[in-house]
Amino acid sequence: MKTQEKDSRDIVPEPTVKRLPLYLHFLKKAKENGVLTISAPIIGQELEQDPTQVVKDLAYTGVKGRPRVGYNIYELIKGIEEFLGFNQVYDAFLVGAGNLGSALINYPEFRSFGFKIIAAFDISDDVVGTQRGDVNVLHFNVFKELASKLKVRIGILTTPAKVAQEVAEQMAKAGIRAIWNFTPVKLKLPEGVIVQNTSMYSNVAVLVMKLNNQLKKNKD
Amino acid sequence: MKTQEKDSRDIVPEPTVKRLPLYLHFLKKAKENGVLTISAPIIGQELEQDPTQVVKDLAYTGVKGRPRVGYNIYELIKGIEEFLGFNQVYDAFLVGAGNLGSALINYPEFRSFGFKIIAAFDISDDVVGTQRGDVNVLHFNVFKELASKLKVRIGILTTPAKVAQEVAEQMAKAGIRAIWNFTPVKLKLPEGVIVQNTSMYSNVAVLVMKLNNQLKKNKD
DNA sequence: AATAAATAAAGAAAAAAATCTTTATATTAA
DNA sequence: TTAATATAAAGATTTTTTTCTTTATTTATT
Repeated sequence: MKTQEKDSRDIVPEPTVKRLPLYLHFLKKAKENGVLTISAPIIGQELEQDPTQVVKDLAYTGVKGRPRVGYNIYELIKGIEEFLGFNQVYDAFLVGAGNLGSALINYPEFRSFGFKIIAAFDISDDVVGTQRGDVNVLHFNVFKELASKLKVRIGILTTPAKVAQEVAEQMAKAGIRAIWNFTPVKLKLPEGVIVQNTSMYSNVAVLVMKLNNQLKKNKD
Repeated sequence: MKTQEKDSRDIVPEPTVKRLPLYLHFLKKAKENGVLTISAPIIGQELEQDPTQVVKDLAYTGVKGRPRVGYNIYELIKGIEEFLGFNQVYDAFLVGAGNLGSALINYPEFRSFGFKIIAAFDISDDVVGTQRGDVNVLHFNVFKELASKLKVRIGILTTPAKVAQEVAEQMAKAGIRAIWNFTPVKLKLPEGVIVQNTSMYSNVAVLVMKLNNQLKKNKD
């Protein structure tokens, strides 16, 4: 089970990919404060990561640091951004313009993270035709046409769970190659369609579990 | 580095805790469809998990299955919910009633996941005094008073990154023991305060990286 | 009643990731 | 110029997690 896609280009550990944006955020903040060079131990200290872990993660980007000096912060930021593919920007369509969808549309920072939401879709008359910032909410029945015309490759799924599978299939048919899935549904799609799940519930579970454990611990 | 809190009660792997809510969602759906018993291989097949992995995860809850029959679906749902602590419900305060905050307030399903948002806080005159569903948006300057009076232990942080650290400190001072942090900021808080980070950006990074890899792969 | 088949449960092995250790290099200061 | 020091880089070890294997139990079938 579990197809892990062992490819020469896919050898970078997922935990590393997840940590790099955190470094990036911290580095940008440091740059704003006038920092010119920064060492792995400092980054590790600030973000509570093992310094050797930081070194290993940064090594994947190909950026070289210098002993006793650290990394040039400009090079490092540029290196991480290029490595993660954040220098080019994909257009994305979002389906499900409820609260969560609206929240994501209003994350303008996504543009610096490799993609930009250029339109939203829904089926409810209440929201179709409205705007979220400068993003229009269109009816889902024009999704396919627009997606193929504009060659959109990323879809964001923020619909109710009940229609998630159906919508995802439509997305795939319309040429969407990567779906960011915010529903708790395990999507079944043709091979080749990338699905990235962001389950609020998994995070809740970890939080509640930890809290329970701690409160129990304090009791005795 | 990395304090993993080795405690007799904390030996359940985090990946397991994250998978259990996914099983739970699937099981509830199956129950609605009239399923009475279900086997680990079936769950695994549906959710694309290794069947032995499913067995191991479910074993943590203490629920027993029977060979050739599987698990009683009622017992299993109840067992997972109790194990994750979803049977009792914590009150939670949310700070930052923007789009993302509003989206979370409108997730009524959270109640079946162990907590309930009972009030939201902000500092902007535009939102203070308004409502989100049946949740009032109050001014943050009454947070501390209310949190201690109502003994609220969970805080949800959906503010802009710039004020995240400051707000989190105030939360901790008000007696909040667990913070669900949606900002990209690495919070620095007194020991004992649990922080659960949900970084949109990490997920974006994984998605964009996979898409890049695949598009590259298809080119040659 | 006996046998076959399916599957939960427990244990072993493998894989992945994090951590630790060592080495090499560059910078600063004497 | 040399020595001391900080740190990047590479390698080894440990830990964690997943996957594989075996065993035992239970139900269905003959």
